[in-house]
Amino acid sequence: MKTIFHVDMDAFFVSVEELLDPSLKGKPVVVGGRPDQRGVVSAASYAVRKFGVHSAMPLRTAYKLCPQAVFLDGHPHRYREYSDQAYAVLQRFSPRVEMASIDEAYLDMTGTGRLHGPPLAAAHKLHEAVKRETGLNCSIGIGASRLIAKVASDAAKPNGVLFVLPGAEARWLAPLEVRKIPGIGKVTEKRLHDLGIRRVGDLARLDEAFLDAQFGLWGRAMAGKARGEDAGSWFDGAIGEEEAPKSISHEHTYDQDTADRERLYSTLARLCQMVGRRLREHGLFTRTVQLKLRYQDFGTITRAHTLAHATRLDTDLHRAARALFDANWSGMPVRLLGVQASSFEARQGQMSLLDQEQEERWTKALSAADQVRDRFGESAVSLARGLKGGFRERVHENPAGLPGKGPRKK
DNA sequence: TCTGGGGTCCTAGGACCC
DNA sequence: TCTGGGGTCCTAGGACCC
Repeated sequence: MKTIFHVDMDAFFVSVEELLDPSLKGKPVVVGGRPDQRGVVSAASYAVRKFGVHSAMPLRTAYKLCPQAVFLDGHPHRYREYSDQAYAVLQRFSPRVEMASIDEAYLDMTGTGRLHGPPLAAAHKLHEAVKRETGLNCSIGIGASRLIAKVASDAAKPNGVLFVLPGAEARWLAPLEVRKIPGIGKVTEKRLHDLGIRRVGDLARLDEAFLDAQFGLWGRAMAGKARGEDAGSWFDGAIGEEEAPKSISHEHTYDQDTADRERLYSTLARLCQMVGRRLREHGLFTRTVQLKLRYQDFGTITRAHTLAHATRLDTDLHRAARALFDANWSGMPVRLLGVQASSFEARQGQMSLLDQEQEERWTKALSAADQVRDRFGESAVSLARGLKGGFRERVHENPAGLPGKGPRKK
């Protein structure tokens, strides 16, 4: 029987902001940007949640609900630092730690009893250590699977510890709303509600043939989850296994929709630079370049192109992205542009010796440019295309610079 | 309500090959 | 000509997560 901890920081971004500026404590605080900006709430303090504000809500909506709230752009680098500090604490409790995102982690605590005591005692020790060394509150869920640990940490919030005893999983889950099961989102919840299924217990009782007919394979997986099982789901698998990224992307939403071709080209160039840079940092070469276009009405298309040879050069990415854009842009005002790289290879595509030498020179030059950007800011170096009318935009775009809370690779 | 940015995984269809 | 079956690669879209 395994013992899994799920450690989840409470209102993480907001809590870090409170440490940086204690006068924020207890106030309604929203991290994510200014209320007149396009964007959504990244984190909401408990005080502002009372007004109905929650994460992923549009900032303008949050403002309407709570105009007196403090709206902050946030400090992504500081969040990273605090996350690293918390990670260092967790590592002392188990060598098998996995950051699932910037503010949550799984620990495999199986067999650590002699060192840390029984699960609840170990969790309290861990909870205290995190508080002492980072100043931050967290909640800890304990279970025999990742799934149970995850759902338990949510139930333990805020600032609590909850242990779901092995064998009691299904009974404990039964009264919870189906939405509490990770993987059941808005759409699946609606479909389940339409079928009269509201609680996890209702889901667990359904027969497999019915679930199969309604949801296919996903139906069986859901039924398994309803009984507290990870088996066969993406939740399954050892904790702490390093995984290489499968895609790298950057996108930008304009403050105001634009049909200015030069401006769009300039954004495209910058996005390709950012993607190329991260490819070089990871030592990866990409074969597939994808363009994302979102129009005024939120209608969104993606168009992909697979290259003959894997690359990590900005110029190659840009050529492909630009061709996709030219072939697919309707000419209507654009709300969002995005560039994604995927289908990674560890080596560059086959090419002649001469091309290879040239590629190496380019990569060196680009890596040097990456470093200059680090020291002097994003606008210090750029592709010729990016330069054209691009400065103003580069300086002022995305002032929050929030990285989001995507999965983190340790 | 007027909807970010960074990811993962899944499905489904078409091209192509044997 | 009236037609299968499997495998792989590629593309597009969508649900979901933080």
